[in-house]
Order: sequence, then C-alpha cells, then structure tokens
Amino acid sequence: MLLIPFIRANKDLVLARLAIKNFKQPELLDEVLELDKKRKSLQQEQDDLLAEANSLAKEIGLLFKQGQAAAAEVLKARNSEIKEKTKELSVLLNDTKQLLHDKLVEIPNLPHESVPPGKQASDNITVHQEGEIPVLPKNAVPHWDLISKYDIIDFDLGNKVTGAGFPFYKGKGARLQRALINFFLDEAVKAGFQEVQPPLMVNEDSAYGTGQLPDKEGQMYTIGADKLFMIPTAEVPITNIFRNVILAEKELPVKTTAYSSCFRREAGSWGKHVRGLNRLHQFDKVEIVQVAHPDNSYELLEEMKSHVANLLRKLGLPFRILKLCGGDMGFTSALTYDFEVYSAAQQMWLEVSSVSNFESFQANRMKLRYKDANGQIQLAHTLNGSALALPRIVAALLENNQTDDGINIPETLQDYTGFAVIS
RNA sequence: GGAGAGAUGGCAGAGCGGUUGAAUGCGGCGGUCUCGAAAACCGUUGUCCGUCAUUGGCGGACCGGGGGUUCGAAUCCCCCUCUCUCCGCCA
Repeated sequence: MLLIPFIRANKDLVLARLAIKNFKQPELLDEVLELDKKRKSLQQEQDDLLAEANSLAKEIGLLFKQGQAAAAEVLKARNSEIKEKTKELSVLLNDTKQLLHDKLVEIPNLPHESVPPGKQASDNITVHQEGEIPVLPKNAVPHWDLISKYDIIDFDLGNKVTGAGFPFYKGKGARLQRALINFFLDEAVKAGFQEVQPPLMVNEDSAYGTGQLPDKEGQMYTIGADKLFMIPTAEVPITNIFRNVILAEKELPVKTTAYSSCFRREAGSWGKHVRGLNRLHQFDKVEIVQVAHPDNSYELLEEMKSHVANLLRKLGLPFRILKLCGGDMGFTSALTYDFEVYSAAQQMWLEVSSVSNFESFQANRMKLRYKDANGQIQLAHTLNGSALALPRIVAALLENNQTDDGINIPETLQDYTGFAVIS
C-alpha cells in the first residue's frame, strides 16, 4: 500500500513509475486523493462535534453534583442533538474511509528506478548466467519419464488420493526431498537466518497483510468453515509475524527462514508446459525473509541474490538471473530477480526462485515499523526469496544428471541423501 | 466436546458510570551523586488521525474485536475471538 502523502506530493513520479508496471487505472490516484480530502474534512467535523459533546458531558456531571438538575437537563437535550449528528457523520466517515482504502489497495507498488519497462516475460533482462549447459546422452528423457523409470515419484497415486498436482514421493524420491530441504535450511541458518516452522494455514488478516488479499484470493485454497487459507508460500506466515510490530532500529535486519509446503490452486494456468514437476498444487519450499532498514534494503537484496546463486552453484545446476520488467513483476514488489535453472532434457529454463524487495509496501499495509535514532517511527522494508523451491530443482537434477547407469546426486547433497546414485 | 474464570499501557497489576489515557510496581530514557559503576533520589516514558507550530501546543480516537444502553462507559448489556482451570477425547 502506497502512502497517501507521498502520492499527493509526487503524483507525476508515481504515475510515471506505475506506467512502467503497465498500470491501467491512473485515475485511481486522483480518486484516492479526493477521498482522502473528504475523509479529512469529515473527520474534522466529527472531531469538533465530539469535542463539544465531551465538554458538555463534563458540565452535566458537574451540574448534577451541584444539585442543579434542571440546568443539566437542558444540556442533556443539547447533547442528544449533537449525538444524532455524530451518528450520521460517522456512517459517512466510515464509508469514505472504506472506499478510500478499497481504492488505495488496488494501486500496486512502485517499481524501483532500475526496473526496465516491458509487458511480459520475454522483456525481462538476463543479468547473469553461469554453469555449463549439459550435453545429454542420445537416449535422454524428461524427468517425468525418469521418475516412473526409477519409481521415485508417483502421480497416479496422488491422483487417486487427492487429485492432479499432488504427487507422492517414494523411496529415494522422498529421501531426495528431505535431503534438499535440510540442505537449504542448513545453508540459510549458516547465512544468519533464524529457522521457524510456521503454520500452514493463515487467517484473513495475514493473507491481507502480505497482499494475497484482496488481489489473489482465487489462488489460495480456503478452509471455509474456519475462514482460513492454506499458505501459497511461507512468506505469508513469516512476514506476518511482524504485523503491527514496532522494532528497535538496532534489531534490524531481522532474518527469518522456514521450510513449508505451499499450496496453490493455479487456477487458469494449467496447460501444456506444466507436465511432471513443472507445476504442482502442493510443493515444498524453503523461504528466506528479511525485515530491513530502508537505508540498506537493496544491499540485503543483493546478499539474498548471492545466497540463492550459491545454492544453485553447490548443486551444480546451470542457472541465469533475470531482472523482471515492470509488466512481469508482482503487485507488491519494487524489484524482483527471478532465478531459472536449465532443465536439459526439456531444454527449458525453469523458474526456481524469486527474490524481491517490497520496500515499505507490505510494511505499510501490515503496520510493520521501527523506531529510529530520533525516536521517530518509520516503516521498515520487507524482502523475501525462495531458497529454494523444490520440484523444479528436482526436475533439473534428474534430467541433467541422468546417465545410462542412473541419476547422479551432486556431491554436496550426498551427505544428506546417503546415496550417490538413483538407479 | 462439557463446566467455569478471564482478556487493561514493554511486562506485572489496580480501576464506585462522570477532570482515568488510565493508580502502583518493574523495565526503558534523562538527570543528581561518583574517577567510573552500582545503590539512592528527582524527572520522564503508548499508538493512530487531524490541526497549528522551527522536533512543541491543541482537538479527536484507542483498556482483545464488533455492536448496544447513557448526557457521559475501561467500568453496564449482547455477539465474536482468544487465553487459563477442571472433565472428556486424543498424536
């Protein structure tokens, strides 16, 4: 959520930045500013009336104490009138506030000044690429064939028990999952992130706090009877730890990591390029989140970027880093880097991580602040990144490391898997 | 799931329906004292909105959340949420 005083003071800048995100409703800005004006004047009117009512009530109390009941009755009558007026006003005021809020939350975050313009994924800019594209044997096959050949992941079983996109991991496949989770978590902890195990369902306030609501309600599984949502990412419960929190400046940055299963309905995005592990309704991910001081949030973003790059390096996967263009960025993000690994049998780049700085957008929405050296309360910055999401990593590992004798496990992982080859 | 108790400022803990934004203690901050520290003493110490104003004044809101009664509610009533105790069930 953007700050209204900022919009008021920098309208042209805001419009220009939103254009980079291909924002289609510039008129919302004026509506917001108008509504805010209206809100202020209604509030002023209301406050004045309340002030009068308050002082009258005090007088009435005094008069009763002095036994001047008749005089008190006169004031009571007057106060009743005021009360009627404030009742009407408060309805109007609340409606205005609600409307203002509804409009405000429809305005996306401003992209950072370095964000390139663009409409879709093809306009993203590759800022880094490393690792050798593997040369596969002639008879190489995509991971969905490998997993049935070695019987390590079972989609049919998932279909039977739950539905499409909810596979079973079996034997060495399950063990590989566990290995990756432990590896990613250990690396995050080494990098200074505190490990937590979050709830896998969140309430409305939390879904709202990180921006899933009201925008992306259809992407989450809902537990209707209890008004809960299955988390689409651990970002939601972790970031919401800090909802309505005022931190001391010296506590920043706060670094938190969590492994969780993630649940996504992926409504409408089911199509041809989503075979096998490429897109699932339930998948595992290790997430890293930072609450940062605005002065160094972009340094921390670079740090997180290096962390993720290092994980991919250790797994020996060829990868590239994209800086997302305005049109491909998320609603809440100011700057996002996507990480893609090359999955050699599919001959496709698969997105495995997204690392973003949200600046104060989420913080404003969830009232996450810190007290600076002068005792002033300021909005903090929030950042997060996947480090990493498992299924596509598994897909690339399987495809890139396949041999006639089986699938080789990267050395780094062998301590965790306890085996070197899936055969 | 059944029965009962409760939810107050960073924490602990008071609070007859009327100068209570809220006693008191602890903690935090500033000061006196000290070579320094501790102790002691003095002062200070919430958030949000608005408004004027050179880091201050004034007005309004907030005592789990939402409604209600009243001239006036932390204090009375209703609903919701959560916590605790006992019983039942259970990984």
